[in-house]
Order: sequence, then C-alpha cells, then structure tokens
Amino acid sequence: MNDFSIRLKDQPPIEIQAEAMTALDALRHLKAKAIDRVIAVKVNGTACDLSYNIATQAVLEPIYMDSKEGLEILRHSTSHVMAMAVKELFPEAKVTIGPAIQDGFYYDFDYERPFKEEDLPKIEEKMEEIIKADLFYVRKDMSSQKAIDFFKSLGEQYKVELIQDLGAETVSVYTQGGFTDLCRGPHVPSTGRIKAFHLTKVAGAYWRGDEKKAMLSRIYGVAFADRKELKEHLMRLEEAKKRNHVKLGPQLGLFNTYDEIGAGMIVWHPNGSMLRHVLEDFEIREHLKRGYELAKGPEILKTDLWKKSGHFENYRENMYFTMIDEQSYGIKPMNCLSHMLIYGSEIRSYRDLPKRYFELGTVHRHERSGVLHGLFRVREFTQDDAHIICTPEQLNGEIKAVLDFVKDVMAIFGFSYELEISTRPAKSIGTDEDWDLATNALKNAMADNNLIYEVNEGDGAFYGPKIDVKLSDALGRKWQCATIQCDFTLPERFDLVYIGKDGQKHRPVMIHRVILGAIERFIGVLIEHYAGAFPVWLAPVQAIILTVTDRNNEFGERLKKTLEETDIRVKADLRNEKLSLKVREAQLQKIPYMLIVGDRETEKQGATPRKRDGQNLSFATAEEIVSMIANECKTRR
RNA sequence: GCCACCGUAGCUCAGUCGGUAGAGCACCUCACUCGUAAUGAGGAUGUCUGCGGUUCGAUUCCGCACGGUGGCUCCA
Repeated sequence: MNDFSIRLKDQPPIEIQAEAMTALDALRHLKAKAIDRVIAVKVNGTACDLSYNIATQAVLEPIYMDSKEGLEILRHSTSHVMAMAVKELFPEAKVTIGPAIQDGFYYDFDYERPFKEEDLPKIEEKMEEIIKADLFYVRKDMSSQKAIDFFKSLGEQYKVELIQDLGAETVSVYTQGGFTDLCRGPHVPSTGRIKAFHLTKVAGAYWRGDEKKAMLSRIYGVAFADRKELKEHLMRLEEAKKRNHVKLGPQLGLFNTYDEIGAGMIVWHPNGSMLRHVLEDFEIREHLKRGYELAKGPEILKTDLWKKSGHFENYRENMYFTMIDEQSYGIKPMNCLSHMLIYGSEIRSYRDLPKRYFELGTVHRHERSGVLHGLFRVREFTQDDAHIICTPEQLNGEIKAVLDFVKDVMAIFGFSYELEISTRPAKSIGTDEDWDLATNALKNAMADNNLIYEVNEGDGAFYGPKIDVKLSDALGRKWQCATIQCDFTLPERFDLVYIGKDGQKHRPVMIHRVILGAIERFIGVLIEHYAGAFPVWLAPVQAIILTVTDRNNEFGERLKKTLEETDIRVKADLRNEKLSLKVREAQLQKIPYMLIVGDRETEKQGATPRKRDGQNLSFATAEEIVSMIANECKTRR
C-alpha cells in the first residue's frame, strides 16, 4: 500500500491509499464532471492515457474530446485506425508517420503503387469496422533495441529508422487489435470513441520531407468530436470555395490565365488593372510619406552583374537567361541590382543616409510547375520592393520603421498576420559574424516592437536572414507577403561605401523589404478576404448607373460624365432591359453603389442609390453622391 | 520537379460500355419602355485541350505534351 494525494487542478487534494490507480479511476474518485466526454488526462501537466497508473502525488486535469488538445488526440488516434485499416487491406504497405494536423490527420505509407481516391471508400469502410469493434489502445514501454527488433521482424524499416534516430533508451508503442505502432501517445481509450471522420484526399509526400528520399503515399482525413461538427466543417469548406480568387477573379473581370500564354502568367483584365492601379497609387503615396524615393531599373541585366551579386551562383535555377548581341543577359528575379548601382553612382556621405529606393518592380522567377497556383504562385509578378541602405547604427531604427509600416498597411485592409524569422540556409554567402549581426538586428527590432514571432531555422535568403509576414487565404493556408531581409553581403560585393564623420570610407548595410509582397499574391488574398466585395476605395467600379427606361439614358450619361469628372469610377448600364435584371447583374459584379435613374430622378436631376448590401437610400443629387463616395474612400471602409 | 485527380460551347455541367455531341445561362435578332436579384419568342455556337498510337472508325482506349486543382519540395 502506498499513501499519496490526488487532486483536480483548482480543487483541494484527496488522500489516497492504494498500490496505484488508473487516471480514469482517479478522475471518478475526484468526481470530475462529464466523465464520459473525457478522453485523456493531464497528470502533473503532461498529457497521459486514461489507463495511466498513478502511484504518487498527482494534479489531474481532464482532457475533453471537444477541447483543442482533445481533438488533437482524437485525430491522432484516428490516424492509427487508418493505418491499421490500410495494413489490413494492403498488408505489403509500410507504415511511416501519421500525425494530427489542423482539422484532421494524415498517414504516409510506402506501397508498391500510390493510393488513389478510389481506394478511400474501402479504407473508410474498414475503419468503420475497427471503430465498431471498439478496440482498446494498449500502451507498452520497451527498450529501443527491443522495439527495433520488433519492427524489423515486421519489415517496418521506416519505424526502425525513426527509433534509431530518436536515440532514446526506451520508446512506447500502442497496440489496438492486431496493429502495433510506434507512438508517444496519448490516445483515446478505445477505437469506439471515434465518432466522426472522413478521408479527404491522397497526395504524394517525400519521406522526411526530403525530395531526394522516397516518395510516399499520403492519405489525409478530417476528424471531429461528433458528426455535427464534421458536417459544419465540410460546410465551411464549401463556403470558402465561394471566396476562391481563382474563381472570383475571372467572374469579376479582374484577371485570367491563358493556356496559349503560358503557366504562371497572369493577364489583367480592365477591372483587375484598375484595382492594381489603385493599390499601386496607394503604395507610392504611402512610401513617399515615409521618406522613400522612386527608382526603376530594367527587366534584363547582363549575366556578369548577376555573377557579381551571387545570384548566378545561388539563384540560377530560378532565373531566365537570353542572349543579346552575343552577350548573356539575365531577366531579373529581384530588383536590388539597379538600386545598388544607383547608390554607387555618387559619393555618399553619412549625412545622406539612409537612402530608401522604392520600385514597383516586375520580376520573373522560374517556379517549378507543380507549385503554381492562381495568383498565389506565379512566374511573373510585381513586388512593392525597396532597398534601404544605411549605417549599421541606423539598422535597428529602419527595421522598426518597416515593421510599423507593415502594421499600418495591414490595419487598413483589416488583415491579421503572423511573423516569422528565418535564419541562415545551407546555400548562402557571407561570414558567420555578419549573419549573426543581421539576425540579431531583426530579433532586436521585433523585441523593441513587442512582437511575437516564430523562428524558422535555415530558411533565410541566400544573402541574409529575414522577417516574413504571413497572411491566410480562404482555406486557412498561409502565404508570405511582406518580408524584411538584412544584407551585409551585397554592399560588400558592390563595394558600396559612405564617408563617415571621420572622413573615412565605411560600409553601409542594406535592407531588402516588401510590404504587400507581390501585388499578384496580395490581390489574391484581398479577393478572398473581401469575397470579391471590395470596399469603395478599392473597388474597380465604384458605382453603376442603372436607367429604368431609355427615356432616362440621356440624363444617365450626363450623370456619368459628372461623376467621372470628380474621379469616381463609374459605369452606366443603358441597355434596354428591365431594372431588376440590371440590379441583379450589378449585384453579381459586387459593385458598391447602384444609382437608379428613372423618370423621377431625371426630373429632379439625381439618382436613387442602392447599396451592395441591398439597402436603398433616398434620392440624392450628383454632389451628394460624390461626397458620399468620397467620404467612404477617405475612411477606407 | 514528384504523387493523385481533372480538361466537352464564353460559363456551369450532361453524354457517348468506340459509330464525329446536348441542356441551362451568356451571345445575336425581334417584340415589350418596363422602378430594385433573371420579360418573351426565335437564332447561331464546338478541330469534345493538343499530338501520336491501337482500330474499318477515337471525344470515348493507350502513350506523350500542354493547362488546371489538391498535396510534397520550393518560395513573394
């Protein structure tokens, strides 16, 4: 017998006399509420199975099925059921890894052929059988050597590799029915606890994320605490599809792609070109306000210059080259080189710094065909790019200013975002000291602005570390937009200098930065964010005049001219059609204001506005309409 | 680039177990002059993504290419 105390978190302890007791019994003893919805438990802060044996003092915290942690456990357990089902249906398949992810789980298998969509129903059926059998998840700890021998005997070489790489004394395995998997746990008590899952898709995935290693076959699924939540999740996905910019873009006359032009190349139709113009105009104003100067370099530059900068060595696979008069030229994948030459064209004093060159620079990058996607990944795009060349002392302040710039701009669009710092990659140039200096400069600026960020080791640009700003699309996928990159190397390679107070030459540092990132990608995110219904200040068409009969067309055209003169982006629908049809079409185009002009309005020389949300306003004169729209633009809502 | 799926009229989609295709909307014509999400009638519309192969015959089967979607890897 053994004396110890157990208690629920935030409850007084209870003394226990027993050899040991399972966590589940302990929870019952402590009268934890809704015990049937508890699927695991935290014992002294560590997540454990309900079958975990408690033999010392313990603080318990039940984990409920529908909590964040509970769902993660449930999803992980579901992935084990899937692995078991796959092994039963395809005994030759080798298991690898199968974690829980956002909304669900996946499991990677190595099989003689990749799995196909049509395999999924069979696997689901088998999973239902396993769930119905309500098999217990039984945990067993064993020495790594024993586990290696065990998985070797099964021919599961991937598991053997995993255990060997773990390098731990002991590992744990979980068995349900005849299926045993290496796993840290915890799990739900038995397979019967899985109530709602669905296998969604198959995909290829490299073993350990390394494209030089074997291509495995991945099966994705989603799992929820109950059927209702699963259904809601699938509904949400349907809703998200309606925001898809790849669909909305062509529908709203924003852009299109053409097979005959090529993959990853966007053609901007009039509405999209107008939207770009508005954004770019906004950007130029915001940059001028913050002490940037405009610059503009050519699209193609001599290959020798790309060799000097290190792009040829480090970025060649992503570049396009061409010959002109027997000279090799590279089409620019980045805008920095011209800016470097601009800086170097004059003697610079410390008094001139920082120099901030801004360019809406169009770049071409050879992205691999499989990664192209709508506006999010293209081969030609325009960056709102700037290069800040400053003294090392100014670096911190400049980075902070850029972070503020990002904050201001994202607030205007109503975006929330995540920050990430990326450090030195394997393929890179420069000294370790410079990399440390640059990385610390970024970290310090983040700390000074009280920003929370994640660190992404080895993911920096080849010339320096960076801060990335990530926005989400309708499906919750993250896309890098703004980025701030420190660079000590290019100033060195281009021998950029400034004359210091001491009359000596000194080396400046450089920041590469974008705020929106790529205009294309940013517009893609914008479309999904607003579901195509842009606020008035951005809307390519802000108002459309809808005449009731062709008696009203003459005044309709006059009104259009009047509005155009005040820079309102206005169209007129003068077709001989019913008003309701014109309203419907304007509504589908998500135009913010419809201006109805019938006999009454013609007589009174104005229009009756109808807003995109269906709200009808009362009669307004041209001047009233102008000030209404202008005000809305000013507040950018 | 790799894995899976997909590609029929401008759009959304049907169809052909191999015998050269169809609907709705859009488009054009005519009538209606109309008040807030589809007026009616008539008409035209396709190298069934492309190129090869199998076949008497391919939009359908096979291969390759091009393009797209979802992942992996990569990246703004």
